[in-house]
Amino acid sequence: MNLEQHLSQSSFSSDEQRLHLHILVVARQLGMLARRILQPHGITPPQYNVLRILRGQKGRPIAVQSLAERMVDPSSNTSRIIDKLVDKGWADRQVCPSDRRRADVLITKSGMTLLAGLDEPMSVLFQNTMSSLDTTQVAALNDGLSQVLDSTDNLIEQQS
Amino acid sequence: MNLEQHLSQSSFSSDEQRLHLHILVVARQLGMLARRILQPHGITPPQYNVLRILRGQKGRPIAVQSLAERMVDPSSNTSRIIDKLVDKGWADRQVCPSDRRRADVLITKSGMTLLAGLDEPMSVLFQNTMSSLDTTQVAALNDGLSQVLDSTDNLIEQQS
DNA sequence: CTACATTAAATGTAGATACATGTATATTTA
DNA sequence: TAAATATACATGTATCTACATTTAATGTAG
Repeated sequence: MNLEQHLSQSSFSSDEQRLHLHILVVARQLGMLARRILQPHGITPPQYNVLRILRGQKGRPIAVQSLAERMVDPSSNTSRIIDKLVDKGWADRQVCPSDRRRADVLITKSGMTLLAGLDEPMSVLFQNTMSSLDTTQVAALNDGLSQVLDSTDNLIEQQS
Repeated sequence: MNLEQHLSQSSFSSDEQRLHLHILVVARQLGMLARRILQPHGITPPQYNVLRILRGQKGRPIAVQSLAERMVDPSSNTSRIIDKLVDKGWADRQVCPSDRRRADVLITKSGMTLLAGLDEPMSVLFQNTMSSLDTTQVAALNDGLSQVLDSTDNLIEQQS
């Protein structure tokens, strides 16, 4: 089912607009699939995203702001996402001794166990969704999207 | 600024995972840019999406369900999005005479005027965000994403 | 050292979203 | 044709999000 069938639209005003919509629709589908894997474990995609960043810290505590910068969706309310993770025992938060405004966040053993169980289904998802692409295509898509990312960065910083 | 810098991450476990994140991050940025254009006009991206579908109907009324099928984000609560459009005078809704369960939705003159003013800034946005890509790359990205869309469609229908 | 500005995070709030349920109408089946 | 089922849309509700404000701690200028 191509994009035209997906949106019941016979054509688009330009290939650029078609690409724009392609990106939005595919992102939406990828998000939906991820949510279905995560939901039975009681974790949402942004929470999963934070937890993975915490694991990547390999024991070093990280501030809320630095977490926000590394998230796929940086506008998510990181404080309250951490609240949820702490409530469920997957993360630990404590006041930073050297700067008491800051909060040091760490993943717990229980959080590590949760992630360990999610690693396989999530990486299977990545493989499945991209399985029809050959290596060259994956590289071309990464390159192209990297260029688009640059353009959007420029446009966003112009405005702020 | 590439994806690694964006997410403050030195590497990814596979090119497929990198592509997955690329799609999510770029979609997020495109959405943010669209929102900034639409916001001063008091319209949100899903509302804009619905209004464009209504205009595409060229006067033929459309049912709520058909609208939902054609939206970029079909899980949006289409009824309540239409509520908003009707409240602001951009759309008109009335009970379908031949099937009174259905609601016929139409764009109003005022909605047409709003869209007319948004056409240029939005198409400039499409061009700007894709400006660094040449025609071949745009085609390659559309093709690749079309394949990914197929894969996600298959995965989604397997589950339901 | 005091007053002011800046920073880090938490909280308040309105509105949006996801998901379940309700309500009215239409269709099917016995 | 009456009862059961299905369909189309609206509504309820908890949660989530975006954006503004607040609180507390630190930095800085006079």
